[in-house]
Amino acid sequence: MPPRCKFTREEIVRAALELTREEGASAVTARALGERLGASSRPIFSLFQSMQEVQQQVLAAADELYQQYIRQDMAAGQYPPYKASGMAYIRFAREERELFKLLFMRDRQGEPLRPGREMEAILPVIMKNTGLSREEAERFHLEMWVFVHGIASMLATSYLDWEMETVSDVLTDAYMGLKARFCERAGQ
Amino acid sequence: MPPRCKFTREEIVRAALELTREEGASAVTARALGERLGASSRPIFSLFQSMQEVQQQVLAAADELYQQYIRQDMAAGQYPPYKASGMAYIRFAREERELFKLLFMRDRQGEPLRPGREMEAILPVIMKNTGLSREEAERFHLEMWVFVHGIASMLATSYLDWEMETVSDVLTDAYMGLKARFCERAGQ
DNA sequence: GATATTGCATAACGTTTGTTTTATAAACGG
DNA sequence: CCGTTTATAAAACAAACGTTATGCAATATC
Repeated sequence: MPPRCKFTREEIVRAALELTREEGASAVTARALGERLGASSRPIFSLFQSMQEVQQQVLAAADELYQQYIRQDMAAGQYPPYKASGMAYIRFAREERELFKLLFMRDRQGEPLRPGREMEAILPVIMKNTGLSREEAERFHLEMWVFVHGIASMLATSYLDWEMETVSDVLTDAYMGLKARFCERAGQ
Repeated sequence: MPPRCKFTREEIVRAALELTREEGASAVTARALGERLGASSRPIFSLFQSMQEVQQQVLAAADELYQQYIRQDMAAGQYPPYKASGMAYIRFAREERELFKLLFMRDRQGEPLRPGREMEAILPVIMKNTGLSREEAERFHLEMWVFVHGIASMLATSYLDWEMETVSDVLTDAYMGLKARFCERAGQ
């Protein structure tokens, strides 16, 4: 029988994820990945059809890590739930620049426009906090999301360099400002 | 003496710029560029030290095109000057996705944080419009800039699909909301 | 028209990419 | 302990990359 498998799919994906974190997605070549595993590139192709399949798994693993950020900041209770989700998105961008670029700055041309995964879960919270209708709350969330993504992507590319405390203040500005604007419009 | 030069540096840069616009920066290889010029890759290297030098010129040309967007929207008078500069940035992202990515979504790690080229020119306008102090206006502009960049980068990556009219409305929301927030804080 | 000059095409260099082939070494059944 | 099986390492493969050496050919000058 064979010598025991040196690696599992999970180990290879983990190594590829680390390589991505440290040097970016473009650094994950078959040779570099093999080298990091202390092996040739051959074992990769016994467990995966192609490097593209590895990249897909890296994407999934990066998303899983992002979900951890969300869960963690939601559970911490440092901020109210809606703000916490935005702060987690930004913290992920700050601390995992390459993974953020991979997940949220890649070109989505061709992919269907997803309505923002947690939209459904978070809409009631916004409606409660602001008193807006479902439709208005949806637009409010979209505008807040744009703002949050702006900060996050600028941090990920070193376009900006803000501490999380500054981020928190700025997010409050945007939230309070937009909320007043939306409520005023809804009121009249 | 030699046969007349088939190409100038300008022609090559123009071809490289078009290639970038259509297929992205990574598509600009020496071979592809030569092919587009109806030639081999050799002439490129008689006029440029390396492909990297070509890329630098493409960057400069892209920036020049962006400046045209700014000048055009500022001169059109459809929006007040401050809004026009934001709208131009976003319109550039919509109409020249690849060039926008090249100019404004590349990693700036290592590069010094530029204070936003037109900051100096635009700050007095903001101070006049809002009555804020210089310091407050600077932060106001930064937050608006984050918002504008958020919209632009999401349009450039098809993360979002907004008409310019929607963009205009959303920008007004952000401006009015933030302005109220800042003025309120400055007032008390 | 001959000649000298020089930009360009051709072809190839050395790398690096993803992937595949080949031979080796290890594990297990007998 | 041997033979089969099989995952692995090493090397080779084809393609694509930036770049360069060589030689042709076109033009300006005489």
